[in-house]
Amino acid sequence: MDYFPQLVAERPDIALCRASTAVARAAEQAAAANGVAVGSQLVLKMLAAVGPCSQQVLSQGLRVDRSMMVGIVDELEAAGWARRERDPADRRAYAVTITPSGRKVMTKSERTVPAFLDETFTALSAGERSQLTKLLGKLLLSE
Amino acid sequence: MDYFPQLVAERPDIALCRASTAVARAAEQAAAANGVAVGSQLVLKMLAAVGPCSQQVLSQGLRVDRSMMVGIVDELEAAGWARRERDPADRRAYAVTITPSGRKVMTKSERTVPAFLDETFTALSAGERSQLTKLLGKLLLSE
DNA sequence: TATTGTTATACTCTATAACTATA
DNA sequence: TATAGTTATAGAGTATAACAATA
Repeated sequence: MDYFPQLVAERPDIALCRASTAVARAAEQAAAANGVAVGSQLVLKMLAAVGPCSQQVLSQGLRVDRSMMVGIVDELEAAGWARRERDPADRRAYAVTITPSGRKVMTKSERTVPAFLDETFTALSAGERSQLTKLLGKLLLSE
Repeated sequence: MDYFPQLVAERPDIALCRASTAVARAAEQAAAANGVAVGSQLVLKMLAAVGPCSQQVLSQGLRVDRSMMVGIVDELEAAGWARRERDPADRRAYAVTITPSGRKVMTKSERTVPAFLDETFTALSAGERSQLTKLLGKLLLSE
């Protein structure tokens, strides 16, 4: 049951991976409780924020391979949460568009995020949590 | 190329996952340059620190499933870096034991860890890095 | 020639369950 | 009955390459 202590103390890279798997599992569970997968939720969030865009733009913005974005948009379309419209300016690309029902689901599931974060990061105070967010942001933007 | 910014700012859980995959890839590359996989390196490190122990203890200490520990110890044995000896007190269990050559490889690859961490976490100052380590430690020990 | 969406393939990781030998 | 090690299988995630339609 006990961690080999030097693992966490000496290897922030390993600690990052271990924390990630635990947190990802919790996120998937929390999203599933709203009937949405995490990937779909993020696509809806991005569509609502930036408006209709191509699968290419979605996959780059969310760091998901475009071949996986196909399946996510398939699911969104099947659920009636988004539509593939044609981009008149470039007929190779779709203009993926969020529907009113998609917006509703997105808003509803977004409301559960703070509680999920509170529970998942309960070991950290509010200050520590924003510290963590800031550090991870720095790390990611340097990639 | 650009991140959807709200992803990192509002979802520390997602930021954690993204950072983890990038860092894990870097760790695997760095370890491979020493001819060792990350998993093997950690097992060697734990064996060197705590002495001979069973695969069960190793898998619990390193948070790896015992069915995956089989393959790791197989590789260590094939490379001559560890031996499966019988635990006289419990003949179900092995006493996995590091060999002198295993200790040598471990020491050599441990020496490259600081440089790898410096490079991977180059976006963070020394203070920020230890902050991150501390925060992740808190998070993991609360699991 | 390059790009968008799509499909297929392969490879890794993880989860799970069964089996053996020992306790 | 419970545990240690092992094996097999199935699922998720990722990486890659190829292809058709379009630029």
